[in-house]
Amino acid sequence: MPDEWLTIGAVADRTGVATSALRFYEREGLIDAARSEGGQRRFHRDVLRRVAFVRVAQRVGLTLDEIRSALAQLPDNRTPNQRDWQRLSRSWRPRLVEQIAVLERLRDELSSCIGCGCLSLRTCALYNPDDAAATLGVGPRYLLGDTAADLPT
Amino acid sequence: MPDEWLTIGAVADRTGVATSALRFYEREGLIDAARSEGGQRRFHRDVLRRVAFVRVAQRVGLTLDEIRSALAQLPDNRTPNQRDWQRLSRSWRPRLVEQIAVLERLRDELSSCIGCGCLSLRTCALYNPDDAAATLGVGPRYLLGDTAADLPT
DNA sequence: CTAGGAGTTGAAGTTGACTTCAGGTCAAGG
DNA sequence: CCTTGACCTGAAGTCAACTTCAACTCCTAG
Repeated sequence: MPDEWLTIGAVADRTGVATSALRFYEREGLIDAARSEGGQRRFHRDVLRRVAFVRVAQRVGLTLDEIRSALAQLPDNRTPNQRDWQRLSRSWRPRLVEQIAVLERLRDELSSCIGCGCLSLRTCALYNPDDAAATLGVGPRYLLGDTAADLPT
Repeated sequence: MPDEWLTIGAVADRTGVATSALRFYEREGLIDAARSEGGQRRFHRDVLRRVAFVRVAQRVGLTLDEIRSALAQLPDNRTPNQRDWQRLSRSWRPRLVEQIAVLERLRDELSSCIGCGCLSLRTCALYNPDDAAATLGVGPRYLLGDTAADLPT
C-alpha cells in the first residue's frame, strides 16, 4: 500500500463518481483496491485514471462489459503509461464515426420522409433502417401494410 | 369496429413488432384497440402508422413517455393525415442535429486527447464534457488529481 | 478518549422497455 | 364438431448501471 492512498470518498470527490458507483466498479472488476487494517478501501492514485477512462468510454457508448475487456488489455505488471491509454482510446474513433454516420443517415431520411408523408410508404427508409441505402426498391416485407389508397394525394 | 380489423398477430407481422410489445404499448396508452366478442384485440389499420411512428421516434432517441406526449397532440376526432405526422416528426430534427454535434465534439476531443496523453490533464475536455469549450483554462475541480509529475515527459 | 462523519456489507430497489410464463379461452379450417 | 394455433391475463423476470437501505464498524479531530 503506497504512502499516499486515497479513500473511497477522496476518489469520489476527485472523479465526481459516487462512492456507490466506485464500489460497484470494484465488484465488477473495473478497478481494484487494497484494504486498510479495518477493512476500508484504499485506492492507488492510478485508479483516478482508470475511472476517468471508464466514464469517457461510457460517453463513447461502450458498455461496462466492453470497458472491462478494454481495461484487461492494459499491462498488469506496471502502471499504464500514456501510450497504453492512447492505444485503447484510439480504437473508439471508428465507433464514434459510425454512430455519427447512423444519426446523419437518420436525419437525412427524416427530411426526405417529411417530404414523402412520413411513415406512409411501404419502402420508407426510416422504418426500414437496416438496409436503408441498399434496399430502396422492394423490401422483403410490406412494412406498413399501406396501399396506394392510403397515400396522400 | 371497421370491417377490416387487424388481429394482434397481423399487426405484429406487418410492423415487425412483437405481440408482447404491442400489448405493452396498449397498456402504456401508445396505441389502442377495440375488442372482439371473445375479448381479443381488434386493431384499426391506423395503428400500423402509430406503431411505425413509435419505432422511428425511438430510433431518434425519444422515450416512450415523450412519444406518448407527442402522440397526444394528434387530433382525436379524425384519422391523422400526412401533415399531422409531418408536424410531429419535424420536431425531431433539432434533436438529431444536437446529438450529432455532441458526438462530433466527442470525436474531436478524443483526437486531441490522444495527442495530449488522454485522460492525464486536469483540464481534459473529454472528462469535463459540460463546459468543454468554455472552460479550457481552470475548471472548478481538479478532475483527475494529476500533478505535473504525473505527466509523461 | 470520544463524537460523529466516513466507511463497510449484502440485499433490495430503480428505470425503461420489454419478454416470459402459467394457466387458461377464442375462433377458424377441415 | 373438434382441433389447434392464436389470443387472453396478471405477475414475474430481464438487463444495465447503478442507488438505497439497514445495521453495523472505522478512524481522526478536538
